[in-house]
Amino acid sequence: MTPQRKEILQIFVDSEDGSHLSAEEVYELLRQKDFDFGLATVYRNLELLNELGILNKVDFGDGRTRYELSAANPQLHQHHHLICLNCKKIFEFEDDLLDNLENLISKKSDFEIVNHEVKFFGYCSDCRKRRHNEN
Amino acid sequence: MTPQRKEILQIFVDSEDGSHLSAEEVYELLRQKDFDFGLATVYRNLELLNELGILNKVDFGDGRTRYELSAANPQLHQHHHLICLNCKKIFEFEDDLLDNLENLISKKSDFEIVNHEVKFFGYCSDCRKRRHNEN
DNA sequence: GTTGATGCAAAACTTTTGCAACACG
DNA sequence: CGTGTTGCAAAAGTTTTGCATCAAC
Repeated sequence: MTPQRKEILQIFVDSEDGSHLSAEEVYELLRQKDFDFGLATVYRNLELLNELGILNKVDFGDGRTRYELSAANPQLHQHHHLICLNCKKIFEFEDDLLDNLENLISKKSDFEIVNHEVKFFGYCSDCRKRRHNEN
Repeated sequence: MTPQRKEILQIFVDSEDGSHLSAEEVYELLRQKDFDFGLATVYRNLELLNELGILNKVDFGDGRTRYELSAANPQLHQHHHLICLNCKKIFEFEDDLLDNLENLISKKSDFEIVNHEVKFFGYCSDCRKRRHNEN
Protein backbone atom coordinates (compact mmCIF):
# COMPACT_ATOMS: atom_id res chain seq x y z
CA MET A 1 0.00 0.00 0.00
CA THR A 2 1.80 3.10 -1.25
CA PRO A 3 0.60 6.61 -0.37
CA GLN A 4 -0.70 6.95 -3.93
CA ARG A 5 -2.77 3.81 -3.59
CA LYS A 6 -4.11 4.90 -0.24
CA GLU A 7 -5.22 8.32 -1.48
CA ILE A 8 -6.81 6.97 -4.65
CA LEU A 9 -8.90 4.61 -2.57
CA GLN A 10 -9.71 7.45 -0.16
CA ILE A 11 -11.22 9.40 -3.06
CA PHE A 12 -13.80 6.66 -3.47
CA VAL A 13 -14.45 6.35 0.25
CA ASP A 14 -15.01 10.10 0.51
CA SER A 15 -17.16 10.31 -2.59
CA GLU A 16 -20.86 9.97 -2.12
CA ASP A 17 -22.43 6.54 -2.39
CA GLY A 18 -22.87 5.33 -5.91
CA SER A 19 -20.13 7.44 -7.44
CA HIS A 20 -18.74 6.17 -10.70
CA LEU A 21 -15.42 7.85 -11.30
CA SER A 22 -13.18 7.74 -14.34
CA ALA A 23 -9.40 7.84 -14.14
CA GLU A 24 -9.35 11.45 -15.23
CA GLU A 25 -11.93 12.38 -12.59
CA VAL A 26 -9.99 10.65 -9.83
CA TYR A 27 -6.87 12.45 -11.04
CA GLU A 28 -8.68 15.80 -10.84
CA LEU A 29 -10.09 15.11 -7.38
CA LEU A 30 -6.59 14.20 -6.21
CA ARG A 31 -5.21 17.48 -7.53
CA GLN A 32 -7.93 19.37 -5.67
CA LYS A 33 -6.56 17.78 -2.52
CA ASP A 34 -3.03 18.78 -3.59
CA PHE A 35 -1.95 15.26 -4.44
CA ASP A 36 -0.12 15.62 -7.69
CA PHE A 37 0.24 12.02 -8.81
CA GLY A 38 0.91 11.03 -12.40
CA LEU A 39 -2.12 10.14 -14.47
CA ALA A 40 -0.50 6.84 -15.40
CA THR A 41 -0.24 5.99 -11.72
CA VAL A 42 -3.95 6.58 -11.32
CA TYR A 43 -4.69 4.29 -14.26
CA ARG A 44 -2.38 1.59 -12.94
CA ASN A 45 -3.82 1.65 -9.46
CA LEU A 46 -7.45 1.72 -10.49
CA GLU A 47 -6.75 -1.41 -12.48
CA LEU A 48 -4.95 -2.96 -9.52
CA LEU A 49 -7.73 -2.14 -7.06
CA ASN A 50 -10.15 -3.66 -9.50
CA GLU A 51 -8.15 -6.88 -9.68
CA LEU A 52 -8.06 -7.00 -5.89
CA GLY A 53 -11.84 -6.82 -5.88
CA ILE A 54 -11.88 -3.51 -4.00
CA LEU A 55 -13.18 -1.53 -6.95
CA ASN A 56 -15.61 -2.59 -9.65
CA LYS A 57 -15.18 -1.61 -13.25
CA VAL A 58 -18.33 -0.22 -14.82
CA ASP A 59 -18.97 1.12 -18.28
CA PHE A 60 -21.78 3.45 -19.19
CA GLY A 61 -20.85 3.82 -22.81
CA ASP A 62 -19.53 7.36 -22.49
CA GLY A 63 -16.12 6.40 -23.80
CA ARG A 64 -14.33 6.09 -20.51
CA THR A 65 -13.99 3.30 -18.00
CA ARG A 66 -15.41 4.07 -14.61
CA TYR A 67 -14.94 2.48 -11.20
CA GLU A 68 -17.11 2.19 -8.11
CA LEU A 69 -16.43 0.85 -4.62
CA SER A 70 -17.41 -2.79 -4.60
CA ALA A 71 -19.52 -3.89 -1.67
CA ALA A 72 -17.72 -6.03 0.88
CA ASN A 73 -20.24 -8.82 0.40
CA PRO A 74 -21.57 -8.77 -3.11
CA GLN A 75 -24.44 -11.07 -2.25
CA LEU A 76 -25.79 -8.52 0.18
CA HIS A 77 -25.44 -5.47 -1.99
CA GLN A 78 -26.31 -6.37 -5.52
CA HIS A 79 -27.38 -3.35 -7.43
CA HIS A 80 -28.23 -2.47 -10.99
CA HIS A 81 -27.81 0.80 -12.81
CA LEU A 82 -30.66 2.81 -14.23
CA ILE A 83 -29.42 5.22 -16.86
CA CYS A 84 -31.64 8.11 -17.88
CA LEU A 85 -31.41 8.60 -21.63
CA ASN A 86 -32.34 12.24 -21.28
CA CYS A 87 -30.34 13.69 -18.38
CA LYS A 88 -27.75 10.88 -18.33
CA LYS A 89 -27.99 10.58 -14.57
CA ILE A 90 -27.27 7.17 -13.07
CA PHE A 91 -29.61 5.70 -10.47
CA GLU A 92 -29.02 2.59 -8.41
CA PHE A 93 -31.48 -0.19 -7.78
CA GLU A 94 -30.87 -2.71 -5.01
CA ASP A 95 -32.01 -6.17 -5.84
CA ASP A 96 -31.17 -9.81 -5.61
CA LEU A 97 -33.78 -11.18 -7.99
CA LEU A 98 -31.06 -12.04 -10.43
CA ASP A 99 -30.13 -15.12 -8.41
CA ASN A 100 -32.96 -17.00 -10.09
CA LEU A 101 -31.79 -15.95 -13.50
CA GLU A 102 -28.20 -16.91 -12.71
CA ASN A 103 -29.26 -20.36 -11.62
CA LEU A 104 -31.33 -20.81 -14.74
CA ILE A 105 -28.47 -19.76 -16.97
CA SER A 106 -25.98 -21.97 -15.19
CA LYS A 107 -28.19 -24.97 -15.75
CA LYS A 108 -29.36 -24.26 -19.28
CA SER A 109 -26.05 -23.01 -20.67
CA ASP A 110 -23.54 -24.84 -18.51
CA PHE A 111 -21.85 -21.54 -17.72
CA GLU A 112 -20.41 -20.76 -14.30
CA ILE A 113 -21.30 -17.20 -13.39
CA VAL A 114 -19.05 -15.22 -11.09
CA ASN A 115 -20.28 -11.69 -11.72
CA HIS A 116 -22.81 -9.70 -13.66
CA GLU A 117 -23.49 -6.20 -14.89
CA VAL A 118 -26.99 -4.99 -15.53
CA LYS A 119 -28.01 -1.68 -17.00
CA PHE A 120 -31.51 -0.38 -17.64
CA PHE A 121 -31.97 2.51 -20.04
CA GLY A 122 -35.00 4.74 -19.86
CA TYR A 123 -36.39 7.96 -18.46
CA CYS A 124 -36.25 9.06 -14.86
CA SER A 125 -39.12 10.52 -12.94
CA ASP A 126 -37.90 14.12 -13.24
CA CYS A 127 -37.38 14.00 -16.99
CA ARG A 128 -40.80 12.45 -17.51
CA LYS A 129 -42.44 15.18 -15.45
CA ARG A 130 -40.52 17.86 -17.31
CA ARG A 131 -41.50 16.47 -20.65
CA HIS A 132 -45.11 16.25 -19.54
CA ASN A 133 -45.16 19.89 -18.45
CA GLU A 134 -43.66 21.04 -21.74
CA ASN A 135 -46.45 19.49 -23.80
CA MET B 1 -30.30 4.62 -48.10
CA THR B 2 -26.94 5.07 -49.75
CA PRO B 3 -24.98 2.12 -51.17
CA GLN B 4 -22.60 2.46 -48.22
CA ARG B 5 -25.44 2.18 -45.73
CA LYS B 6 -26.90 -0.78 -47.55
CA GLU B 7 -23.64 -2.70 -47.62
CA ILE B 8 -22.82 -1.97 -44.00
CA LEU B 9 -26.17 -3.36 -42.97
CA GLN B 10 -25.64 -6.32 -45.28
CA ILE B 11 -22.48 -7.19 -43.38
CA PHE B 12 -24.58 -7.75 -40.27
CA VAL B 13 -27.28 -9.66 -42.11
CA ASP B 14 -24.66 -11.97 -43.63
CA SER B 15 -22.74 -12.42 -40.40
CA GLU B 16 -23.69 -15.34 -38.26
CA ASP B 17 -26.29 -14.85 -35.58
CA GLY B 18 -25.01 -13.12 -32.51
CA SER B 19 -22.14 -11.34 -34.17
CA HIS B 20 -20.89 -8.30 -32.36
CA LEU B 21 -18.85 -6.25 -34.77
CA SER B 22 -16.75 -3.18 -34.15
CA ALA B 23 -16.37 -0.38 -36.68
CA GLU B 24 -12.92 -1.58 -37.62
CA GLU B 25 -14.19 -5.13 -38.13
CA VAL B 26 -17.06 -3.98 -40.34
CA TYR B 27 -14.57 -1.90 -42.31
CA GLU B 28 -12.36 -4.94 -42.82
CA LEU B 29 -15.26 -7.18 -43.86
CA LEU B 30 -16.31 -4.55 -46.39
CA ARG B 31 -12.82 -4.45 -47.86
CA GLN B 32 -12.88 -8.22 -48.22
CA LYS B 33 -15.95 -7.73 -50.39
CA ASP B 34 -14.11 -5.03 -52.36
CA PHE B 35 -16.11 -2.18 -50.89
CA ASP B 36 -13.55 0.43 -50.08
CA PHE B 37 -15.52 2.86 -47.96
CA GLY B 38 -13.93 5.35 -45.63
CA LEU B 39 -13.60 4.31 -42.02
CA ALA B 40 -15.34 7.52 -40.95
CA THR B 41 -18.31 6.57 -43.09
CA VAL B 42 -18.52 3.25 -41.29
CA TYR B 43 -18.46 5.00 -37.93
CA ARG B 44 -21.10 7.50 -38.99
CA ASN B 45 -23.45 4.89 -40.37
CA LEU B 46 -23.15 2.48 -37.48
CA GLU B 47 -24.19 5.32 -35.22
CA LEU B 48 -27.04 6.19 -37.55
CA LEU B 49 -28.31 2.62 -37.77
CA ASN B 50 -28.17 2.48 -34.01
CA GLU B 51 -30.29 5.61 -33.69
CA LEU B 52 -32.79 4.14 -36.13
CA GLY B 53 -33.08 1.11 -33.87
CA ILE B 54 -31.78 -1.26 -36.55
CA LEU B 55 -28.52 -1.96 -34.74
CA ASN B 56 -27.89 -2.19 -31.02
CA LYS B 57 -24.80 -0.80 -29.42
CA VAL B 58 -23.08 -3.26 -27.09
CA ASP B 59 -19.96 -2.90 -25.06
CA PHE B 60 -17.88 -5.79 -23.78
CA GLY B 61 -15.20 -3.69 -22.20
CA ASP B 62 -12.54 -4.46 -24.79
CA GLY B 63 -12.05 -0.81 -25.63
CA ARG B 64 -14.18 -0.69 -28.72
CA THR B 65 -17.86 -0.18 -29.31
CA ARG B 66 -19.62 -3.08 -30.95
CA TYR B 67 -22.94 -3.42 -32.73
CA GLU B 68 -25.39 -6.25 -33.25
CA LEU B 69 -28.56 -6.56 -35.29
CA SER B 70 -31.45 -5.64 -33.07
CA ALA B 71 -34.38 -8.02 -33.20
CA ALA B 72 -37.43 -6.73 -35.03
CA ASN B 73 -39.53 -7.29 -31.96
CA PRO B 74 -37.40 -6.93 -28.86
CA GLN B 75 -40.04 -8.57 -26.68
CA LEU B 76 -39.70 -11.77 -28.65
CA HIS B 77 -35.95 -11.94 -28.76
CA GLN B 78 -34.53 -10.70 -25.53
CA HIS B 79 -31.12 -12.05 -24.93
CA HIS B 80 -28.30 -11.59 -22.49
CA HIS B 81 -24.59 -11.97 -23.00
CA LEU B 82 -22.45 -14.50 -21.21
CA ILE B 83 -18.80 -13.50 -21.33
CA CYS B 84 -16.16 -16.11 -20.57
CA LEU B 85 -13.41 -14.54 -18.49
CA ASN B 86 -10.92 -17.08 -19.77
CA CYS B 87 -11.40 -17.43 -23.52
CA LYS B 88 -13.33 -14.15 -23.90
CA LYS B 89 -15.95 -15.83 -26.07
CA ILE B 90 -19.43 -14.33 -25.99
CA PHE B 91 -22.44 -16.60 -25.58
CA GLU B 92 -26.07 -15.61 -25.92
CA PHE B 93 -28.87 -16.55 -23.60
CA GLU B 94 -32.47 -16.11 -24.68
CA ASP B 95 -34.76 -15.10 -21.92
CA ASP B 96 -37.65 -12.89 -20.99
CA LEU B 97 -37.47 -13.28 -17.23
CA LEU B 98 -36.35 -9.71 -16.95
CA ASP B 99 -39.89 -8.47 -17.50
CA ASN B 100 -40.60 -9.09 -13.83
CA LEU B 101 -37.55 -7.17 -12.80
CA GLU B 102 -38.40 -4.29 -15.13
CA ASN B 103 -41.88 -4.02 -13.69
CA LEU B 104 -40.52 -4.05 -10.18
CA ILE B 105 -38.02 -1.32 -10.95
CA SER B 106 -40.58 0.83 -12.71
CA LYS B 107 -42.81 0.72 -9.68
CA LYS B 108 -40.20 1.07 -6.97
CA SER B 109 -38.01 3.66 -8.68
CA ASP B 110 -40.51 5.48 -10.86
CA PHE B 111 -38.24 4.95 -13.85
CA GLU B 112 -39.59 4.18 -17.32
CA ILE B 113 -37.48 1.46 -18.89
CA VAL B 114 -37.10 1.28 -22.65
CA ASN B 115 -34.10 -0.99 -22.99
CA HIS B 116 -31.63 -3.00 -20.99
CA GLU B 117 -28.23 -4.56 -21.28
CA VAL B 118 -27.25 -7.57 -19.21
CA LYS B 119 -23.86 -9.21 -19.07
CA PHE B 120 -22.85 -12.26 -17.07
CA PHE B 121 -19.17 -12.89 -16.48
CA GLY B 122 -17.89 -16.35 -15.72
CA TYR B 123 -16.42 -19.50 -17.19
CA CYS B 124 -17.81 -21.44 -20.11
CA SER B 125 -18.18 -25.17 -20.24
CA ASP B 126 -15.09 -25.73 -22.39
CA CYS B 127 -12.79 -23.66 -20.22
CA ARG B 128 -14.03 -25.38 -17.09
CA LYS B 129 -13.37 -28.81 -18.62
CA ARG B 130 -9.94 -27.73 -19.78
CA ARG B 131 -9.02 -26.40 -16.39
CA HIS B 132 -10.28 -29.58 -14.78
CA ASN B 133 -8.15 -31.74 -17.08
CA GLU B 134 -5.04 -29.71 -16.39
CA ASN B 135 -5.27 -30.24 -12.64
C1' DG C 1 -28.90 24.38 -57.13
C1' DT C 2 -29.53 22.51 -52.57
C1' DT C 3 -29.14 19.12 -49.36
C1' DG C 4 -27.00 15.54 -47.40
C1' DA C 5 -23.30 11.77 -47.63
C1' DT C 6 -18.68 10.54 -48.49
C1' DG C 7 -13.53 10.29 -48.21
C1' DC C 8 -9.43 11.77 -46.48
C1' DA C 9 -6.49 13.63 -43.24
C1' DA C 10 -5.98 15.74 -39.06
C1' DA C 11 -7.35 16.15 -34.43
C1' DA C 12 -9.11 14.68 -30.06
C1' DC C 13 -9.39 11.52 -26.33
C1' DT C 14 -8.55 7.71 -23.50
C1' DT C 15 -5.43 4.31 -22.18
C1' DT C 16 -0.96 1.87 -22.32
C1' DT C 17 3.96 1.50 -22.34
C1' DG C 18 9.11 2.33 -22.00
C1' DC C 19 12.34 3.84 -19.12
C1' DA C 20 14.95 6.27 -15.77
C1' DA C 21 14.59 7.61 -11.05
C1' DC C 22 13.05 6.51 -6.58
C1' DA C 23 11.56 4.02 -2.19
C1' DC C 24 11.63 0.40 0.80
C1' DG C 25 13.01 -3.56 3.09
C1' DC D 1 21.23 -4.64 -3.80
C1' DG D 2 16.52 -6.10 -5.55
C1' DT D 3 11.93 -5.69 -6.20
C1' DG D 4 8.27 -3.05 -7.16
C1' DT D 5 6.25 1.80 -7.81
C1' DT D 6 6.22 6.24 -9.63
C1' DG D 7 6.41 10.07 -13.03
C1' DC D 8 7.01 11.68 -17.41
C1' DA D 9 6.72 11.55 -22.12
C1' DA D 10 5.82 9.09 -26.02
C1' DA D 11 3.03 5.78 -28.32
C1' DA D 12 -1.02 3.28 -29.38
C1' DG D 13 -5.77 2.75 -30.33
C1' DT D 14 -10.39 4.26 -31.08
C1' DT D 15 -13.51 7.74 -32.42
C1' DT D 16 -14.70 12.40 -34.05
C1' DT D 17 -14.34 16.41 -36.94
C1' DG D 18 -13.31 19.84 -40.75
C1' DC D 19 -13.60 20.39 -45.24
C1' DA D 20 -13.62 19.76 -50.11
C1' DT D 21 -15.90 16.83 -53.27
C1' DC D 22 -19.57 13.96 -54.89
C1' DA D 23 -24.37 12.19 -55.64
C1' DA D 24 -29.20 12.55 -55.92
C1' DC D 25 -33.30 14.64 -56.49
